Amino acid sequence: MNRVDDILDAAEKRIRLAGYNGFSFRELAEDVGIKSASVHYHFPTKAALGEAVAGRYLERFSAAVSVSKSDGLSPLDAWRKAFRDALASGDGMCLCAVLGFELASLPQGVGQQAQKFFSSGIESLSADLGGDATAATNAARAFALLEGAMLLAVSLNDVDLFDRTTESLADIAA
Amino acid sequence: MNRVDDILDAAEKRIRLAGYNGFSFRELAEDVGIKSASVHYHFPTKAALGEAVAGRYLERFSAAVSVSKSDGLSPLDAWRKAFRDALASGDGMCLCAVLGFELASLPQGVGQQAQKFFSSGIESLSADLGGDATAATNAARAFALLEGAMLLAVSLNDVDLFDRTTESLADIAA
DNA sequence: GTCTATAATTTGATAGAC
DNA sequence: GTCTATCAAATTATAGAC
Repeated sequence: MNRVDDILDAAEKRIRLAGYNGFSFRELAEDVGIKSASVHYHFPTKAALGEAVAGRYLERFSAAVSVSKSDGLSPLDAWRKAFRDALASGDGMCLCAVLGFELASLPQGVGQQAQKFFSSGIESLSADLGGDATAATNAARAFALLEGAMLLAVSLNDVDLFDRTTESLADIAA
Repeated sequence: MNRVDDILDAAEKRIRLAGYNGFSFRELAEDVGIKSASVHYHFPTKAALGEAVAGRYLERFSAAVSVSKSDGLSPLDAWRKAFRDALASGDGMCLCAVLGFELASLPQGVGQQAQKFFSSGIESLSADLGGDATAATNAARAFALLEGAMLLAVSLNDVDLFDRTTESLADIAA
């Protein structure tokens, strides 16, 4: 499955930098070092590829948060670290933020994965914060601040801005 | 200039819903009710059109904030209202958020407008909040929260989520 | 200003050899 | 699994008539 991972890596990078509508199978194939027909062998359609990229992103993100929590980080700091790590890779915006705003122009399955990222992420954090109505609002607020801070960092090409903006995340949603 | 405005309106809507790479001159022309060659008469290239759309968005947004402030709203509430109004139009994400994350794949001039939206917007709000280092951080945090809340609202198709998430904006950056 | 027509390129996707 | 070759459609953009 090594080649499949290479394709998913390249696709994720391109979607995060240019959107679902901003890359082609030929560009992707060049990144990996094969031909576009070979990409179609692994992923018959662009929608199937997009869904696979988003699904893997969800799982990886969720797993990273779990690891950080068992390492002793607070739930808020665990999510903050996951976003910060995604930003540090230098590959642009959060994948699901990109897919989330493109929603209206996306194949159904692709957009649903992005929605799942937000709905189940916020739900999980909300449970960790107490599970009541206040916790739900605070979890959504934390997600909004993290995504927004990542957007500013990417747009202004200033990773440090993410750190300054999310420093007091605990004050905001506690 | 009525026809030009129609084109800019349609282009702004499409970019906000699908990104700069997610629309074509033909789709745009259909929206307006003319042919794609006529769009090229007004805007010779896609980059020129994108720049014009972004430039108009900046001016309109900035003007709306100014009006709200002279109507007696606090600077934070004025910005919040401007984002909320953009969201209420139902035409998707903030235009400059879209262009901001697509930065790496955009014609130079288009991306620079998006960066100007954030840099001059944060600078303006920072001055209104006192002008010191704390004010600068709080202004960036407010922008991050507003953009992130808008992203959640668009992604989950829930405008009310924006209101709940930005309700205590003043507590966050005050 | 808007149109028809068209050029040159790119796109997602398929067929079939190896 | 990967390739060459190809398809039909779409893309940005231009030329020239009206």
